[in-house]
Amino acid sequence: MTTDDTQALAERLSRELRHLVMLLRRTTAGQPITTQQYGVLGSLEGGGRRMTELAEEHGVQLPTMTVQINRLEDAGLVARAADPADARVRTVELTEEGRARLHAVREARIAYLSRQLGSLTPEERAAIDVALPALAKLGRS
Amino acid sequence: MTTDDTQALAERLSRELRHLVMLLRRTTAGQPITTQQYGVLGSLEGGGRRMTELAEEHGVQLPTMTVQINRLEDAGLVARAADPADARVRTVELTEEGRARLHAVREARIAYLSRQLGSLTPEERAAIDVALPALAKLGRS
DNA sequence: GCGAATAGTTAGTCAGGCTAAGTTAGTATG
DNA sequence: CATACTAACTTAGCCTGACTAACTATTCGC
Repeated sequence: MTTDDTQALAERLSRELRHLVMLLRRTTAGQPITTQQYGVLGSLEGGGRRMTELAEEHGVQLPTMTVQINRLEDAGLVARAADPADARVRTVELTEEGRARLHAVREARIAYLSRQLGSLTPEERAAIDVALPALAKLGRS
Repeated sequence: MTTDDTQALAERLSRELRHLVMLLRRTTAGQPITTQQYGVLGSLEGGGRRMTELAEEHGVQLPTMTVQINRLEDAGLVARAADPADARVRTVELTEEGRARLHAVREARIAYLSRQLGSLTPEERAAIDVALPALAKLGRS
């Protein structure tokens, strides 16, 4: 693939990114939590995390994450706790309700995307299957 | 591809969508206009459009587009005009400055994505190349 | 010509992002 | 050990971008 080809691919990808954002918005439309909240709950699935970690993982500043966690805490989906080793640190973990909500939303999202994928040809699904790891690498460098 | 495969693909796609949104955010970070403004300017490149068209094309309600266009107009990047055939309709078109801004931002975005794509292997770029049309179909049905 | 429909705008609310500044706790140094 | 610095969060204030409800102005149908 030549430099020109890469440039042309970048142009097409640039045009498609907005479309994918709209797809994501529809994926979450009408659900009880927002896309961002869903993402944060997902980060907590493996156990408690500290605020700084969450902010970094989601590419936002710490104050932004504070507000997010405040809302999730108000909604009863997460709980803050203290770190016994360092009193400055606050850890965040899923409540039972948060875990249930996460799973419900995940199933709804996957069902929606499955329906969308189902309207493609098998070849198109295979193409997405092959491309996903490459897309995952983009922007991580 | 079986139903189970489609389900598994939907799960992976679901996980990647958030990542792609973060990629898009980085693509526009530090640029003189926001992602949404860039998208609207892009819609105007082929000539004037009416408010309703713009709102539909971008998947937002009319009041949202009104605010967007207000800001772009304040910034001197677009101009509103009347439709001679129907006095209710307002058309929006690019100013010279808007067109220049659009092209500058487009180049910067493409340059950023080209760099990102450049760090992939040729096979990975080819995979994305093949998958883009399929991704474009998703959510349009 | 009058009622209904259409095109936009205005007003009010909320989520989600930022920076700057404040608070509290740990760390390092003389 | 006191003082200064750094680190981890939170608070406050601002902006964009989304929504619905309500308003204005125009067109269309009969």
